[in-house]
Amino acid sequence: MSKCEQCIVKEFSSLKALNKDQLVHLADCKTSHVIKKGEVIFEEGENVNGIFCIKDGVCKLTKLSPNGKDHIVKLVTKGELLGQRSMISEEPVNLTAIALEDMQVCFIPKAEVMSFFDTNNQFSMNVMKTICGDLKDADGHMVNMAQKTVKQRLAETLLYLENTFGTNNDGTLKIQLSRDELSSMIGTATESCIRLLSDFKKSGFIELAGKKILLKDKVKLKKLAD
Amino acid sequence: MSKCEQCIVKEFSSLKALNKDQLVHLADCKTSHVIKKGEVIFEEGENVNGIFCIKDGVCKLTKLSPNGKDHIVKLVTKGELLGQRSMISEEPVNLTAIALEDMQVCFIPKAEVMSFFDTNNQFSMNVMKTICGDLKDADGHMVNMAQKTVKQRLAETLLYLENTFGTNNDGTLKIQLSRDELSSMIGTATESCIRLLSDFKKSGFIELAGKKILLKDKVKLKKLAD
DNA sequence: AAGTAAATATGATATATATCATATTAAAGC
DNA sequence: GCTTTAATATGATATATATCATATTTACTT
Repeated sequence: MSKCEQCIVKEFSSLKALNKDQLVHLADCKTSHVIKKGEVIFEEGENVNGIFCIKDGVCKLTKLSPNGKDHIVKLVTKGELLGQRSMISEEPVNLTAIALEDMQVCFIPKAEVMSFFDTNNQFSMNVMKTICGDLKDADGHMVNMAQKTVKQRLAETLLYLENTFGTNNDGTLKIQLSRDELSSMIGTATESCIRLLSDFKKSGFIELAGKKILLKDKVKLKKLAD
Repeated sequence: MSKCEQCIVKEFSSLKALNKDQLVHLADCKTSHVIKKGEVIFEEGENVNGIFCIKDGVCKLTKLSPNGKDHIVKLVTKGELLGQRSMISEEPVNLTAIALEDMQVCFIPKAEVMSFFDTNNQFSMNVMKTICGDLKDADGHMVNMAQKTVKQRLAETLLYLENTFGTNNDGTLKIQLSRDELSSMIGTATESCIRLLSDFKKSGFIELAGKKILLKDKVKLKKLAD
C-alpha cells in the first residue's frame, strides 16, 4: 500500500489541506486500482460511496441523453478528484466515468472524506471551490452549446485540449480522442466533426495524421472560436 | 429592519441551519432592497462581496456569449440564495442577475457568511449541497443544449416553468417570459421560438393568449421533450 | 500476413434552424 | 385617445448541420 504523502493528487487537489496524520490515515483506508483504457470507473445511476483520486491517466465523464447519444461533459485528469458531487449530494452519480488511457486511481470511502469535512475547514473550502469552478465551467459550456456554431465549438475544444493536456515532441495533441469522442464533446454528428476537421486542415489551421492532430495556427483558431 | 427568523429564505435555503443567535446577528448586518422588474441586481464581471437572499420575486441569471446574445442560464426565485458561487470562488460573478418581477432581496456581507462557514458545519454542507445540485442541473442542461432539438428544449422548458413556478387560476403559467426571454432560455432565435409555439398551439399542446401560455397536453409535451 | 471489423473520410441529400423582410398586435408615453 | 415604439407573428429564403450511402484507411484478430 503506497503512501499518500508524496502522491500527485495530494499535491494538486483539495487534499493538499490534509495534515500528516490525516494523510497517514488516508493511506490506510484507501484502495488502489489499475484501470485499463476503455474500462468503466463508475456508471450513471450507480451509488459510489466515496471519491476517486486520479494518480495517473485521463478519463471522460459522459452523460446519456434521451436520444441515446452519449455526451462528454468533462475530461478529468491526473491530480484531480472524482465523484465529489454525488457523494456530497448523497445521490447516485449523474455521469459515467470511462478511462481514456490506462489509469491509476485510489478510492477513498465516504466516511473518511466526511471526517475531513468535519475536522478540516480548509479541506471543505477547497472542495467547495473546486465544485464552484466546475459549476462556472458548466455554465460556460452550456452557453457555448446553446449559442455557438459547431465550427466554433470544435475550434475551442481543440485549443482546450492543447492547453489542458499539452503536446508531444512533434507538437501534436498529447491526448488522443477518436473523432467520435471529439464529436460527443462538441455535441455534433461524427461526420460533421470529421468534415470540419478536414476543412480546418484545408484552411491550414491544423495538420492531421491518423488520430494525431497538430494545431498549426492557434491565433486563427482562437479567432474562429469566439 | 425586519427580522430574519420568520423569513421565507430562512425556511427554504441553506440558512435554515442557522441558530437563533446567528439569525439575530444576521438581521443586524443585512441590508434590505426593493428591486423593480427589469432592474439589474449584479452584472457579469462585477465584484459582489456577499450573497443575496430572495425574499420575493424571480430573477434570471444570464451570460453574454461572444456572439453578443444573452443566454438565460437559470431562473432563481423566492426562498433562494444568489451569488454564493462567486463569493466562495473569490471571483467576480460570471452571470448577470436581472429581476423578472418586482423583488425584495436582502444582502448579506461576505464576512458574515464566512463566519457561518467557520462555525456552522451544517450551513457549509447545505451550501455545498445546493451548489452540487446546481452543478448537476448545469451538466444536464449542457447535454440538452448539445443533443436535443429546439422543439424538444421548448417543450421541456414549458414543463419546467409550470412545475417550478406553477399556474394561475386560469391554468396559465404563473411566470411570464417574453418570447425573447424564452428563446434565450432554450438557445434559439426568437422567430424560431415563436414559430414553434404556434406549431404547438396548432397541434393542440398549448393555448396562447398574449403573453399567457397554457399547457393543454402535458403528456404529449413530455413525450416530445425526450 | 490475410481477413475482418472498426474508424475515418467524403459525397449526396434532407432537415432544422437562422436570417431577413414585413405584417399585425400589444404596450407605453403624452 | 392618439401616436410611437416594442413585441409578436408569419412568410420567404439561406445556411448549418444531420442523415444516409459508400469509399478508403487503419486497427485488430487469429
